Amino acid sequence: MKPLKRFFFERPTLKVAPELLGKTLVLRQSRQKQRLGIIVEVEAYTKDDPACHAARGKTPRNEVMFGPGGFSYVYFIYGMYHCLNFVTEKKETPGAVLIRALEIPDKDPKVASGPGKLCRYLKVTKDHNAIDCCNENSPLIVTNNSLLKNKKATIIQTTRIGISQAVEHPWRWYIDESNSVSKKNSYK
DNA sequence: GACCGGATCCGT
DNA sequence: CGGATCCGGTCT
Repeated sequence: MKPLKRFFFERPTLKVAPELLGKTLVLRQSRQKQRLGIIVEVEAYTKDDPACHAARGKTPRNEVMFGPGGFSYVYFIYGMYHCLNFVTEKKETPGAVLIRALEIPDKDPKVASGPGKLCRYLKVTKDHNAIDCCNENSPLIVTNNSLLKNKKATIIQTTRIGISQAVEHPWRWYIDESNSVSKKNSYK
């Protein structure tokens, strides 16, 4: 399985985010073991976006967001959860797509239906921060091989979840047919 | 060194 | 809707 290339990620965050829907996230846990999931819900966080961790400049935590696209950004939240993002835009322009839900083949549709839940299921931790996901040998990649290929996928665009600033931006997207989406509600 | 709020989840 | 639980950012 080939990872998505750097140029896919090094584009405007609002374009990259919905295009990640339906693609397959692969976490290689050892030489033999890997876990995969279909991305069914994402959120975009952009430069000049008050809800973005990079909005107030570079810090040790968000540093990777200022680097090249295609790297992972993993942070710890609420004392017990991790959240997984992919860095977007070219070097020096911060931006990221939060992966909010995965559909795991042959599993309970709810095991990875939320940003904290999917990291818990995949055992993603801060050790997975700042991985170059465009590298062939990366333990974490996104591939174009969609496991959804024969299914209908209606993409819904709506507002983001859990933030207190810039709540009006409709920068969350999900696949309406999936039972693994964390929360469905149409943007009006 | 202290304070405080958070890109969550779960049970009520 | 509240509690769990702790790190990172900010200010002193």
